[in-house]
Amino acid sequence: MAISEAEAVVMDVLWREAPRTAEDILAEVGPAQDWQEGTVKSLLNRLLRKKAVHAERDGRRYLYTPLLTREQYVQQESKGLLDRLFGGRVAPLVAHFSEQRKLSKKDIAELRKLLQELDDEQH
Amino acid sequence: MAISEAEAVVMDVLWREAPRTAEDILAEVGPAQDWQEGTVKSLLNRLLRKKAVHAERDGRRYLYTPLLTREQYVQQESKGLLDRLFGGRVAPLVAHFSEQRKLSKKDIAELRKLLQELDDEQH
DNA sequence: CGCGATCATTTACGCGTGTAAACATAATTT
DNA sequence: AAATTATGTTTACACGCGTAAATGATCGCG
Repeated sequence: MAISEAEAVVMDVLWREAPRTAEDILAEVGPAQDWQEGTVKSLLNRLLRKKAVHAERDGRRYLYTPLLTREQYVQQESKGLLDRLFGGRVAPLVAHFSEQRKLSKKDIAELRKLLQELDDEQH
Repeated sequence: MAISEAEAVVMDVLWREAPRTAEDILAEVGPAQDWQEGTVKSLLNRLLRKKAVHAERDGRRYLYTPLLTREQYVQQESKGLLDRLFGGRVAPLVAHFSEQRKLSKKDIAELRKLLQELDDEQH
């Protein structure tokens, strides 16, 4: 089953650094998210059930490690959106942002470089 | 409130052509989605509540018209994903697909053209 | 050893979603 | 006019989500 948005916030912490305890996670996410301890625990348990994280006992507490990688998650999410909205192709998405004038200078420069690299490795 | 995925399927029909009756919508979406009539009616009512469609009486039935435009919806959805996963910028998303080798020839060609156009209108 | 502090696990609860059955109402047919 | 058909409206129900309180288990301390 897919992981939810709140669950992804927890995963984000683990992706930055793992393994971590529930307490660590709360400390890092609590301020921004204004969550209670129980909330983080619940999310962790759901992530366990979904096999998205692994827990290893360490004395009285657990150390949590991500099983689902950020790459996998990003891939699923972006593919889902692309398929639903842009017929599975990337160019129309970029075109969409271009039309909305939502491409920054930096974006454009980076895209240019990317295409250049694709050219090069094409040898 | 945001419209859900099933609701978006209904919107899609209306975006292709409007106004339409509930029956039209079912006919177009039923086969693929395997929905009953009641399901479509429910979704339409939720869309009405969310002010995403407008209904105009036409004899015994209603003609439904989208209020939310496809552009608006696509914008919301893609911005959401971009913000959550790529720091709100487009280039990293494209880079992601590039790394996954998910850019088709066609994508690349189109991207190239797009950048060219941006160059041109830059005068 | 018994008690508070720490963790984790279970249970809860309101809300949206996907999916529809039930019910209401108005038009058409017999 | 009564029965049937076509539509729309209301209600339902299980499930996941966001959020957390309640409960259970364990460990260190007095």
